[in-house]
Amino acid sequence: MYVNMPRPTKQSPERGDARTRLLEAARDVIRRKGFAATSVDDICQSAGVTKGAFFHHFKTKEALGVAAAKYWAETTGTLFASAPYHAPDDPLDRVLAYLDFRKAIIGGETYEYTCLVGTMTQEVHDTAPAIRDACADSILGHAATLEADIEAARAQRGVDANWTAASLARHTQAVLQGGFILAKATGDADMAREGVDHLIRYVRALFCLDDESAISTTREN
Amino acid sequence: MYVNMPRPTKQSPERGDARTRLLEAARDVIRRKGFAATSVDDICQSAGVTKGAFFHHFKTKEALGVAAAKYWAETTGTLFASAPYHAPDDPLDRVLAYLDFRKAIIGGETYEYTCLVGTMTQEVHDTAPAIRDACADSILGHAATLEADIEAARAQRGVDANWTAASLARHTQAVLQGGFILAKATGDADMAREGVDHLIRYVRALFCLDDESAISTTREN
DNA sequence: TGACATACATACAATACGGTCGGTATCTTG
DNA sequence: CAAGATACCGACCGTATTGTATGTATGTCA
Repeated sequence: MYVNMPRPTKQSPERGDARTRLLEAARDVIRRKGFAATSVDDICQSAGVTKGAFFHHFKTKEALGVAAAKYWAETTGTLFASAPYHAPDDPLDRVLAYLDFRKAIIGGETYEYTCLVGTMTQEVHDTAPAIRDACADSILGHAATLEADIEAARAQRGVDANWTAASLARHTQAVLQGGFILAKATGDADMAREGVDHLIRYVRALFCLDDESAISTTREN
Repeated sequence: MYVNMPRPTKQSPERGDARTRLLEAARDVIRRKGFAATSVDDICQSAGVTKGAFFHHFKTKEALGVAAAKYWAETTGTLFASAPYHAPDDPLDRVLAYLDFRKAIIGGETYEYTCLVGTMTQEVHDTAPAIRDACADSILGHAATLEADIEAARAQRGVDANWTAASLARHTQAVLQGGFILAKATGDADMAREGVDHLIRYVRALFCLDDESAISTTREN
């Protein structure tokens, strides 16, 4: 298959069609089976290319892992940058809208909503530093995009906190990652959504919004 | 090595010395390298036994994974059952003492404090249902040991909650699992402890203990 | 159009891996 | 002590896996 597919014109030398297909295949297959259990052949077959193409674009399997983590950071970065949760004027509303958005995009098959870099981190943190660092950049880089809104909300509301915006931002990612593990363990996406609900309740409590009934009744997706 | 070690008397047929050594080796090696990247030879070498012993005690590598998850559930079960956090008379104090305990035992090398079954779940959830189910039993079984105290605290304090004790108990595990991922990504155990601090603050808020300064200043380990 | 770089495909090499098998030592039981 | 069961050893087998070497088609550019 794919034998006589028209090859796209290569204007950008570093972004061939096969390369992107390999990265997207890696993203999905690794989220299903994990990094180590995913063979190069698996990825090639899923991408519809041969091993020659794979090793033309990536020097080693580990190099693919690094590239996949960076690709993940890029694509999710643009997804979240263009998401609607930045609209509210109130910074706290933006933070809560972010959490609603995160909850809303949880659904479908496990491999569709879980986090590639969280999965890879667990596996390679002690054996493949290059992949681990790329994963850490992705997770912490995304967390950093929340800091400004959190800090602005804290300043605006005059909350005298003994936590930092950076720490709370990281905590949101930890809750999501932990929720994904419970969802994988049970096969139930609600396990991940449940954690976001607790997180929303926590953030509201931190900012002294005591209306608990607003959660999981008014917000639907 | 280990060639002339005295073999223990086999009173319990199902608990030979090699079997236990294999399970403990698997526990530590898998926490370092992950399940798929850990070879049977790796485990045998770490345990100081041969492959013959391995396949005598475990039919397949997957069977070892299931046994390792059950062994993890057993050993951590007795650890937590005999831990001092059950002492307080007040159920909420027991819950908070549990969280302090969880925070206190985070430290040392990553493979020493992270969760075996959380790690394995991420990898095999879609490919090895038997392992996944054993991991789910371990995580949810441990969460269930918290439910009674949480529910007792809720009833005693008259908290009109729109969350369930089971859900909050699961959330504690999700926060821990997520913290482990951040700790692995950064190599910093504080990332995991930080999440527990947020969780403690959340639980205190749920039960209307508004003294935030108590955290991370009065509690040391 | 010719020369070259890029983008693949295919076959193959080296080895790592899970699992098997025959054998031996030790324990249990009568 | 006899005899079977259990525990363990270590060589071996077939396959899967990563990576390489070579060939070929296509685009680029002077």
